[in-house]
Amino acid sequence: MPELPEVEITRRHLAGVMTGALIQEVAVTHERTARYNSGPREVEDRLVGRRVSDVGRTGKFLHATLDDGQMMVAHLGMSGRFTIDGEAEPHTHFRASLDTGNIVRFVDPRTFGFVAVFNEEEIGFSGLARLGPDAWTSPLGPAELEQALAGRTAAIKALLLDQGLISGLGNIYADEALHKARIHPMSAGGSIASGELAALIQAIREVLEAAIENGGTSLSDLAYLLPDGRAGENLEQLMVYGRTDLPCLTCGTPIRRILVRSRSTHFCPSCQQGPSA
DNA sequence: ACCTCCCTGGCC
DNA sequence: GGCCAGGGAGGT
Repeated sequence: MPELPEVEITRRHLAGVMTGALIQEVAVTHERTARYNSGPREVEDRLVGRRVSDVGRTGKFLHATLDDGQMMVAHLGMSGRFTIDGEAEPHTHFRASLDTGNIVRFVDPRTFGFVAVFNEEEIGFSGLARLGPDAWTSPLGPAELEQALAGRTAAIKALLLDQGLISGLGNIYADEALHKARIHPMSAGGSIASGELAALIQAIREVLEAAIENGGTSLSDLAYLLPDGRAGENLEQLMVYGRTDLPCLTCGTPIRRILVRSRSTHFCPSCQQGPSA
C-alpha cells in the first residue's frame, strides 16, 4: 500500500517526464477516479492544453502545478500506481499523452485513489488542506511533537496514522518506526517521555530513508510497483510488518499482531514495552 | 474522537 | 464462497 516512500518515488518518476511537458490528450475512464471533480469530462477538459511546471508531494498526495495556476492532485489510495510508457493494462482509469511522446497512466484496481484538478480555492476544501507537516520534508522537532501529543490519550499508533497530525505515514511505516523506537503501539500519545519521542522522530526518518532508497515496499500482492514496472525491494527490510508469529529480528520473541482502531498492528512484545512495564 | 463505507484481487 | 487488506471522507 503506497505510503510516503512509494509516493515520493512516484513523484520523482513523474517529475522526470512531466516537468515542462504539455498535456495533449487525457482520458479518464472510471467515474470514481474523477469523484472529486464533477466527472471524467471535467478532469479531461481542465488538463488538456496545460503545461506542467513542477510535480510535488505532501504526505501521500501528489500535486502537479499547471501553467494556469490549477493543480492536478492525485492520491494512490490502496492500490493505485502511475506507469510511464507502460502497457495498457487492466484497471487503467486515467491516461495522459504528453507532447514529449510519453504516456502517463494511472492504474488502480480498488479505486481508492483519484485524480483531480483543483484551483486554489478548491484546494482549500480538499484533503490537501487538512494535512499536518510532511513526515519527510518537514519533520516535527522533539518539542513540537511533544506539544502535538500533549494530553492525547489515543494510542500512538493511531496518532501516527492521523494525517492531520503528521502526513505521510501509513500502516507499514508506522509499525516499523514504533519498533525501531522501541515504543509500544498502544502507548497513549501524551504519555510518551520526551526522550522516546526524540527516538521516534529519528526512527521515522531512518525508516522512510531506507524505504525510499530501496524503491519502496512491494508486498507479495504486488499492488505497489515502481512506475517503471519493477518491484520495490524494501520488503526484506521490514522488522515487524507482516511478520506475525515470526521471531523478532532483534530479540527472537514472536511478533504479535493486534488491532488498533481496526488497523492491523505488528510489534515485538519484548522490544516494545509500555513505559510502566 | 470515534465508526462506516467504499472496492476488488488474492487467499483460505 | 467468504473474508481480508486499508486511506480517507463523511457522518454521528
